[in-house]
Amino acid sequence: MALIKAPRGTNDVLPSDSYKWRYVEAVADKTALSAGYKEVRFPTFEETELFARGVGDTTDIVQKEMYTFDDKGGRSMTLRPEGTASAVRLSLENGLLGGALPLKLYYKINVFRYDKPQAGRYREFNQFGMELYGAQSPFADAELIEMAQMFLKNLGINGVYLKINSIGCPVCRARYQEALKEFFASRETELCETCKGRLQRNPMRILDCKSPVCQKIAEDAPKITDFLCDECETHYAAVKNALTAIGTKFEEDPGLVRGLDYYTKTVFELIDEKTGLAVAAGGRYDGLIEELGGKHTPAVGFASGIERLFPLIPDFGTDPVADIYIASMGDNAAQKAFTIADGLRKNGINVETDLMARSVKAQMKYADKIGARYTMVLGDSELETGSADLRNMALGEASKIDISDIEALTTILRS
RNA sequence: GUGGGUAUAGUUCAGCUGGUUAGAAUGCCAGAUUGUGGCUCUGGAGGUCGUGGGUUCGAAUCUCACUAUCCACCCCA
Repeated sequence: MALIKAPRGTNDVLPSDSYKWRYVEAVADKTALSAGYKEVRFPTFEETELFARGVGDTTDIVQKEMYTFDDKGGRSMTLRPEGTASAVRLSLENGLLGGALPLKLYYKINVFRYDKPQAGRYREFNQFGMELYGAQSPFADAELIEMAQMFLKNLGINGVYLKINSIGCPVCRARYQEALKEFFASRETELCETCKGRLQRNPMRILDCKSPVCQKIAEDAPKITDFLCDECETHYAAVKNALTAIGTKFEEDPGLVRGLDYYTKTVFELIDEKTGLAVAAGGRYDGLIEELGGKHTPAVGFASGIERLFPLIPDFGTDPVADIYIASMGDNAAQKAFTIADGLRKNGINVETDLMARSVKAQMKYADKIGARYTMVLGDSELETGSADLRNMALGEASKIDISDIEALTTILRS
């Protein structure tokens, strides 16, 4: 029988690595909670319409990367390709925007994109995201950027720089897009095939094109920052001031556009210097909540791809090891070992015992492999005398202990 | 979606221009005067050589297709 393998672009988390995930998740919780953001959990799949409207029909994500299927009731469902649309849906459906504002949420989710897998890119990957609804203040933008940076800093990550831009509001962006169309239309024949298609649909994406030719042309293109309306201009300046005031360095990139349609005003990315990959990205999306059926509500958020963070994290801490391994010989001793283990576990001690009726030597080897701090061997003589050698594995030294005194043993193992 | 590389034990790999029972290291299990870890030694289990065709007396080795995987592009977290 051929083995069934994990689907392409997915990853298993093995016993030897799971503690790393717990570490990152704990740092995510701590970071978000430190600024009053509360965790939310929402379904892995949603009605397809939510993403079509929320993420944007013209985006690559919706056009070709979604895992969409009909359920048995004939409804079109989609495995979430991102978290923002669901977070907004959750907030609207449960009336959270009618409560205390601003509404501050965060999530740790797996997301799905039918993309060709590659280094740092998977079909199922994990995101940590934070969302802030109801605040139109530039300090809200700055706080989210600060949160994203603090998350990375709390993970011990260095070598990441911040890029920011403003893509304006619907009013000034429309004017800008007209200007862009005019500009690129004048040089249409030079553009790459993809960009010729982008020209009418979404000219701002041309700025993002990696083709050297398009990049060269884009250098002379009009800059969004020259088209911002007064409000957007003032807002952008205030965001930059807020960042500067807390000592945050940033690089302004007029070509930073982002791949989702819902962004307005501020957009930003945190880029890993080594790989050039974005490890966190986000921005303001003042129109999204209304687009999904709510009242017009300003909003800002970011998401960070966990898998991309892993190679950058210097220290994940360690997995807990057994405080003690209790070896045994024979059924009577095994029963006693099991009883002692149970007593110690009820006191919060991490204990393992023999479950394979192996030789003492084999049990000791196992205790060594799992990194047990202490070992103890129970046999007929220990059952008779009621005492056993408690062996410190690192030092190789042993001391006598009373095997019926669980509390005394607990005290030693806690130290 | 486009282009390129790779595919042999759990893992990392060797296997020359096709030749008989496919190897190493490591890991796993067991043993070394029989109740004790780390070092050493010995033994054992473990592979339809990615899948399916083709060439050949004979294919892990040559060829084609498919699949998977890695890298680059595109795009993105």
